Amino acid sequence: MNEEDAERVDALFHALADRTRRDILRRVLAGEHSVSALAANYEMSFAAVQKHVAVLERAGLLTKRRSGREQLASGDVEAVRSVTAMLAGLEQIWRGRITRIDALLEADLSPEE
Amino acid sequence: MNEEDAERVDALFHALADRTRRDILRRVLAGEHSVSALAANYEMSFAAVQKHVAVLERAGLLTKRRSGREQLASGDVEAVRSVTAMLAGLEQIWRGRITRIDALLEADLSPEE
DNA sequence: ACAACGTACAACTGATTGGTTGTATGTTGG
DNA sequence: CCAACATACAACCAATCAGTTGTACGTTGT
Repeated sequence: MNEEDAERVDALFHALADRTRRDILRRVLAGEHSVSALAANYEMSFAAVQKHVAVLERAGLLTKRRSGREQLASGDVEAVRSVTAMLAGLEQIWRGRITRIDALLEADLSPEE
Repeated sequence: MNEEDAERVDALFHALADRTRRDILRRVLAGEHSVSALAANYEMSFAAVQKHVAVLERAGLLTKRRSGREQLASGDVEAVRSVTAMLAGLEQIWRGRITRIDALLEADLSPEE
């Protein structure tokens, strides 16, 4: 894993580590929403929501397209999948550990061959 | 999703949003390691690594057990899976969007029924 | 017994975060 | 044309973060 990849993964997990951003992501995965339409759902200021959208965008979890004076945000499911893939990698490492433990137990129970 | 759940998920993603912590998690998923054995792999101070381990522990991604003067850390794959499950939920929401779009296209192509 | 080891924790620092308000710029409807 | 709308961005603030050093305390091997 090189430096760039690590930074990208940092950004992905960081973006997901905030409940407001996760909620925004839910909405934009379900369909396009303008930034102000998203902002209407939260107590905080418009600017705060706009920043959250920007964090998600920098992480690649959503993209924006202009439509007149609105900016429509849309979730990118591929980015979500890349996170899932990374976690699957971790799980695979764990599986290797279990396999090693099983092998040890096996060797213990039948020490000769 | 209630407050507690949200906090737990916050902690999980936050813990994963640091490359040193992800590397530590990789190692402890592969097998038990003492905190100082882990610390030996990084340039930073022992205390810094100890803090990273504590963050992972608070998030539930690893557990420690004492063995003499050492503290052995072990990765918890169930916590990793809970993150995967949460991402699968997001992907499911996205799938619903596609289904809706398909339905619209369908209705468009065959407007009577 | 005691020096070295493994760990925990407090206090400090600089950087980053999540939030605010205010200002500027482009867009649209009447 | 112009008022209202949608967005962007800068400056600021309090809180948190990732790192440091220093101190304290239990454990172990000789």
